[in-house]
Amino acid sequence: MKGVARPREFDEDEVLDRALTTFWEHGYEGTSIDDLVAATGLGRASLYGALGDKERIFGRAVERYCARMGDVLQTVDDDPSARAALGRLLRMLVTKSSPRSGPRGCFLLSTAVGGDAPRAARDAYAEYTSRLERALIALVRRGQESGEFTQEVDADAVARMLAVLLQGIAATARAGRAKAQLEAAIETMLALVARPGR
Amino acid sequence: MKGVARPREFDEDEVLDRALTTFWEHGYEGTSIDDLVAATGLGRASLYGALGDKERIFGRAVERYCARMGDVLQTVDDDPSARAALGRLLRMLVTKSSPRSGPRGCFLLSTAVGGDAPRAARDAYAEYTSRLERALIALVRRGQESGEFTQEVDADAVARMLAVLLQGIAATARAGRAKAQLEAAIETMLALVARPGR
DNA sequence: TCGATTATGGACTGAACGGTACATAATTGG
DNA sequence: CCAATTATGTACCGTTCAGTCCATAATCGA
Repeated sequence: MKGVARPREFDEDEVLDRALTTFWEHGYEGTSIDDLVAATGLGRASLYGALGDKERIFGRAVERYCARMGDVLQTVDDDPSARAALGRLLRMLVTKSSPRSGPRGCFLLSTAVGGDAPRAARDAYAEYTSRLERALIALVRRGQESGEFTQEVDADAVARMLAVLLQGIAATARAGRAKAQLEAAIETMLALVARPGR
Repeated sequence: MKGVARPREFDEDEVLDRALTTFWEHGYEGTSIDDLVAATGLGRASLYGALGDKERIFGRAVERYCARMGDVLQTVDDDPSARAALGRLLRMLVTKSSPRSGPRGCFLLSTAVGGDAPRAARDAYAEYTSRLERALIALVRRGQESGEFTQEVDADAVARMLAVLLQGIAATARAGRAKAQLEAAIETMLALVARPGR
């Protein structure tokens, strides 16, 4: 009864990745539909047909980025040592912020901090930072209880300060700061909150 | 011999302030000439005649912002106590990042980290962060020599880490974080690098 | 009061924008 | 091989963009 449709000539996830990269590099307003057409290789009509209008494409790209970053926070609880877990989390975020190729920094930060991005960007950024902060709070509490971290300052305060530092990492990475300097910053911070021999 | 021209009906600095606020709130691409016309109250022709095209207006706004921020870094050397000076600098930057009214965060960070801003923005941001970093390095060195700061970590590394944290302050302020939480973050950091009783 | 000069307001221009319409191509069940 | 359905490419639409033009207004020396 029902006919069979012509199949798509592209992989949706791949297209979404290219769209994400383009939005990440040039921002929401700095990316035109023609830019997306050029980056994905699709035709205009196919782009609209498959992913919707510009704001919807952007929302899908946000979702995809969030899915990527969600995996990072998952690995925190694996390590029995809170210090090692914190170090691993911080180093992983630095590595993600300054890849060998591709846009630097944090997509959500860059779009939310910049000009007029759709609400989806700010909402996703707020939720991401909230999750990051909660993970850090749990981690620092664990480190204080185990004696790995200095107990002279409030655990939650230290965790929130770490969350702020990580926003700075993403921002400076975006601005082109060398990866080595970002690493130095987090190692210095680690030395301050969790001195090995104490 | 020479005739006398019709006088301007506006104050150039005031117009520049309004333009700066508009760019700060909506970004470079998110601000149209009509937005600037509405914000300044000037006519199109007057705007172009007095300040030049969009990129030039933006450049002037950047200059004006830099002039404002330059004053902040000047006050660092006044205080004989390095700890007090650092505390004052950090608190001042937090206050500037979360004003009672007007755009939040750092204008240069927001434009440089976001999408496609003119090169003037990125250059000014790079110079600003460089100046901030040098001021922090001098300050932390002074604090270590006087014994006010912990000497267990390298002074320059601590200073650079502080610079990164301040970028995070500006970014999270922009994202709407309450001023009290930003203050808590820097007080926590101060407690870590410069414990009063040590 | 006239003339030289600059400021102002409004209309205008060509280009780029986001989004759509439509004809055509590709697919498989019948 | 036809019908039904979706994908694709192209041309197109109305809007907004940055920037310009031009007629007019305002100023003060001569």
